[in-house]
Amino acid sequence: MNAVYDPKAVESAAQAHWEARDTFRATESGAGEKYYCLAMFPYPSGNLHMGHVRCYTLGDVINRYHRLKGFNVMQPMGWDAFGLPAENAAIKRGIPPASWTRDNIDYMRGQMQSLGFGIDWHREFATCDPDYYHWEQWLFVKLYEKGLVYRKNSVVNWDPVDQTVLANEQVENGRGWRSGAVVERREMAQWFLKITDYAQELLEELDRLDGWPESVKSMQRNWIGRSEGVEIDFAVTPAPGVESESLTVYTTRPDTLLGATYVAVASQHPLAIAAAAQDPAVADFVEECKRNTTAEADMAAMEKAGIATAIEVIHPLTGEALPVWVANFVLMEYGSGAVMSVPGHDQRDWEFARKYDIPIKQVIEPIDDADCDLDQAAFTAHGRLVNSGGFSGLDFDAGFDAVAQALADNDQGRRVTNYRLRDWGVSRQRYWGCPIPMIHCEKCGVVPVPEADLPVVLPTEVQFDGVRSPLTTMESFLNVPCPKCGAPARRETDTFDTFMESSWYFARFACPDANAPMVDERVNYWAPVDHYVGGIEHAILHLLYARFYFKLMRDAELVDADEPFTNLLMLGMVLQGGKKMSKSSGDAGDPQKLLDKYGADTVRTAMMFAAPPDQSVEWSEAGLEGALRFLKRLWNLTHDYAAKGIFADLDVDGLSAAGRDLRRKSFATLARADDDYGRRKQFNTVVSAVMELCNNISKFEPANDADRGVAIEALRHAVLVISPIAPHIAHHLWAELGMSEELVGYPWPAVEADALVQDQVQMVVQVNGKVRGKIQVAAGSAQDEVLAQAKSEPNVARFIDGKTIRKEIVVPDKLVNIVVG
RNA sequence: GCCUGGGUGGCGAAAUUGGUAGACGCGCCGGAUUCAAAAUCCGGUUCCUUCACGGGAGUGUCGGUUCGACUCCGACCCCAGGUACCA
Repeated sequence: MNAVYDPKAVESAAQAHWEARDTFRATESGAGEKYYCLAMFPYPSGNLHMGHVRCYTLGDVINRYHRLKGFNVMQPMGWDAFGLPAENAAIKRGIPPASWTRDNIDYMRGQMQSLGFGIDWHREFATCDPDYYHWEQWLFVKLYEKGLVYRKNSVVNWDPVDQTVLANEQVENGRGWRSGAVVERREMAQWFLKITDYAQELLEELDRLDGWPESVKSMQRNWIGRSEGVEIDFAVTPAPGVESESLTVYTTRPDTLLGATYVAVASQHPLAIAAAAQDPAVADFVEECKRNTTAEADMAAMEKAGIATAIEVIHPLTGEALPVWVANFVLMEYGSGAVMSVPGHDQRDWEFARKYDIPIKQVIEPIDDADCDLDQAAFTAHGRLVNSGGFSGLDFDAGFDAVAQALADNDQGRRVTNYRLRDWGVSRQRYWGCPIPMIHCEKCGVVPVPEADLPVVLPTEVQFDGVRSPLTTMESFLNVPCPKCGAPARRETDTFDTFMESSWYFARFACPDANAPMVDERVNYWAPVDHYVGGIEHAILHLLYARFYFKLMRDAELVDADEPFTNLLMLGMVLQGGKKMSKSSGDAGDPQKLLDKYGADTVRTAMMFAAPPDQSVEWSEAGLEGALRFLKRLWNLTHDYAAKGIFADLDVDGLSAAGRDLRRKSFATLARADDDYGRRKQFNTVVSAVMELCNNISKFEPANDADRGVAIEALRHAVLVISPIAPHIAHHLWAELGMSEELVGYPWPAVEADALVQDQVQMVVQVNGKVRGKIQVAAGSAQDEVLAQAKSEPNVARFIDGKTIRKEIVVPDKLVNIVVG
């Protein structure tokens, strides 16, 4: 054995060993219970950043730990290969997105391999492989036939100079990031998936996802946003250009209906358009509203503004005429694009009413002594109805019911369950994505591409002349005979949202070479994913779409399970110099330099040691020296003991007192690490536990051969426990410690209860909750014995002498608190 | 704005069920080794106070519950993630 730790040599030897044995290839016939361990696959941006290192190291730690626990583990890897950055590279540097992406994949695969991740590379694929997206197109057509796909207009960010649609991210302060032109809202026909049909199931199943963090479930619940309310019809007073006779709004507060003093509609609402046709001021306002982005955060941050129209509606209960306003904060996408406004009891309506001098009417009063001054703010809590005719005096629930009933009796309203969740718009006006398998025929309308003609392959030999998708001008792609009538027709040129690819890749990993539609029977061996690891930034969109997609696949009888991910670990962000290191930021730290300088084990250990997984970390090189020092120490300790000979049999009875202490620490470390790895998923404390054990071993002075044996046992525990985190050095030291069996998958040792027994314990003595002394007692001592010893402790006695003892609390083997007055 | 997290020494953090706040590591200080340095090893390291024993304060802020609060409750401040076309 070399006296000096040489990470490069150790790591390449271990990696060669695993590769030669194909250690991480997973099969359905493997021994043990199946365990599907998955980390969110990366976008191939060019090189790994520290966020990737963290995510995939965590995944690998879980993978290797479960192998030690006897599971048949499958850990695959692939590439989320479609997306914007490839197009940007193409536009900027003239490299076709396909070759740019393939080059990135090759480089990043090499980086992952040098990090020693235990991945089954036989399952690798990229989402831009036609063999993969073929099945996405196939399912889309099936869903179209089932009525779960439809086309409707929706708003996009339009760059009038570049003549292209911009992603929200490409809009900076209302301007296109390349052209600098003021972005406009523009309506376009787009494809949608009916995720709202699954809203209730997506909500209910959250209650059964015990392996998910509560915070993520909470975010998804709020995103789905189920609410119980009432739809109310307001009759529209006839006016020039107004076609509709009634205006429907949704409210969760029908109890406040008598306090409605106006109605507000979105700027794209038919009433707004009608009003704009009659009134240039309204037209100007509607035009002004087009110069907002489509991002909800921007909408919420902007100054609330509106304009009155000449149109009026009739209050369904009072018959009173209420003005219709056009307001910039009403979303056309949500509900009916119109809201009733009750400034007395809704803060946003209150502010709007104050700004435009609209009457504020109190119809709710507090039941308790809560503050209620409508000159200061709206009163938004539930309360008792007042100034509401026959409804006055009712509380929230009774008022809700009575108003809903009154509306229903007149056929002017109905109780409804509403969801905040909107259908999933999957069309993107971009080149580098999966082509949407639809054909537009002048005679037949929209016709899906027949199954036999799938996949619609994305042409990869393309030239970017500007920012528009090359597909829109590529005649060889565009022209196609209509599958129905044979007449010349044109292909859809939009591609899918890349969330489509990432919504089912985990299922394909179970059977990456399946020729059956999408997946074959192997999927039901591996799915659902037992442990899914990924960034917290995916807590809502990706995870919700993937859950939805899996249910679509279930309903197409492709998979058996209801939910795709049994356990979920959400990672905090990796920050560097205060900057977010997302997949989209190109300037993220390159771990290659660190790998070259320190080796994979040190980088992995430092990353795991930096913080618990769910916390964000500010990454710096500072921790690397410490991690390397620790691995060197483990190396040197092992070397020292191995040089003096390995003791195969442990003579427990021959141990010195210090030997018994070391053995207790050794097994306590095993137990603690098992709990941290398995239950708590907190790996920084695993590293510190092994550090502590190593400190104990190096301080330990063996008194005899039994003691030397216990040190060897402790070193084996240290090596085994650290092996999921630093697998290469562990692989090497394991052999040095006389272990001939493979470390990967070696059975995790059972904790010997006898080894943990402790005769003496230290107890803390408090007086009035302040620590005044410490006492040594036999473990399990009786309360009065403990109290007597506590009171005789000099510093404790000092604080209780001459005082009346009011209370005595004893927490067995831990603490005594004496309360004096 | 809204939803979800987070805030503990000079720094990264630990404290698992309400029971010794600061384990472990970085950095720094002192020492050993060395011609010298690096590396390594040993000791110290929350702040204030004390020769010392000890004492006081302390987990974003303010308040509450409790024998006892980083932990539970209420209000607030700040930071991060998401906000439907970044992935």
